[in-house]
Amino acid sequence: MEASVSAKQGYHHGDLRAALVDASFELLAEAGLQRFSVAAVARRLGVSTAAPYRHFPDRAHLLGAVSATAARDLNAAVRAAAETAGPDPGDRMAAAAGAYVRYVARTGGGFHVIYAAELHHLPDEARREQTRALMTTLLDLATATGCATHREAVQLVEATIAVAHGYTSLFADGFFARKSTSVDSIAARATGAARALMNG
Amino acid sequence: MEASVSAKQGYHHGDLRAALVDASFELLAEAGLQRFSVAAVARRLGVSTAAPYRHFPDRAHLLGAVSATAARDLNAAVRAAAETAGPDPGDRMAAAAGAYVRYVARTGGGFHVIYAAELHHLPDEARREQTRALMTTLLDLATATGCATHREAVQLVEATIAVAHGYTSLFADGFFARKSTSVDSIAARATGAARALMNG
DNA sequence: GTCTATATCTAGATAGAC
DNA sequence: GTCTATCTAGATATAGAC
Repeated sequence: MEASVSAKQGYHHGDLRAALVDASFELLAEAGLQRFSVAAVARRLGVSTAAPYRHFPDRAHLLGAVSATAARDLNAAVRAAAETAGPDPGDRMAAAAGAYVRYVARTGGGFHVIYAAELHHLPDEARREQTRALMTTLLDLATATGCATHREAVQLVEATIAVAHGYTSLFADGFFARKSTSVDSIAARATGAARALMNG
Repeated sequence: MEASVSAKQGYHHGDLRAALVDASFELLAEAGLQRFSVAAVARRLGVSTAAPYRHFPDRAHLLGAVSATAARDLNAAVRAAAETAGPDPGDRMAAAAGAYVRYVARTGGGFHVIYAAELHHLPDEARREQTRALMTTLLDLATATGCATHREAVQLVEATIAVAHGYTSLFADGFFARKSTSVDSIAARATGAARALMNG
């Protein structure tokens, strides 16, 4: 976060690589993938446009690193929410949906932008691994709610992710009117929807 | 659709404006908003890069026209699905969710790309009107299912759009594995989820 | 490890010919 | 209504100095 120090020139970063990932995430949230550029990230950090290429071979690998970091953070947020929710499996699963929404909203939509992007052509090991880890987390939560079969658990997870993802998309895209659209209110709706999906 | 005639040069279109909208939609579906460009659309139609500017003042207005057309088509698809579903309000609402998914999938994700974009800064009258019309369609369907209050109907619509939008996002982003992921299968899951939301 | 400078490319948009 | 030609701007990525 000391990345935002107003460095003009000749500044020496302690950890430019990490700063690039953070700043990229911010820029994605503010400007979207369309207006994201390596050069803009460099400017934001007060370094030359060449500097990022000392840490990432190209733009795609930088975005890949951002994506992996975001997926790891999201996974952690979901796990923490489930833990906080207590022992009831239904509460835990519903809380996971709320945490998903809350995390993405808190990051200003950066996460959503990343995953809406065509990042699937990258040799992005870290990202795929983190996505799998998130899936495992959710599958465990779903199974605990009493799904009879594995297939049933998978479909509950898919539906829950879909609804959480949908709420965050609509929120990020400005679908909801200004009033009655605090992050908490959207998260609460996602939680309620997740519960309905379990009962349905 | 005759836009894809392999015209090299000096070709005279009957309706370049409409062809531009169609080709833009295709390009968005294939390449995403990030790689969309007016120049690329022109190349696709075999016209000069200057030609589109005879029909649209700038890139944003072209995208706006695409967006409005897509919203109108989606609205029509939803209405048709509800009609086909028969008289039961629950069937009609669930069918709407399925139609949403099916339309977006059929267009290769072009619709999703458009709405995921930051198109909200445009003076896009047509698009806003079409979005409102879709909302009206869905509110009517929701009210018919027996929502006690207007607020309740609004929240049911929001949840249904969220889950449909979520499924299409995940589908477009390649979340689902190759197997068991025909469009119809995803649409069926959205339909089922919509029904669960009504009951929850 | 970062900078300056630069080569290369592509896009958006406009002017004027036909 | 479309084309050719062009201007401007900004991005990716590299080379070589410090």
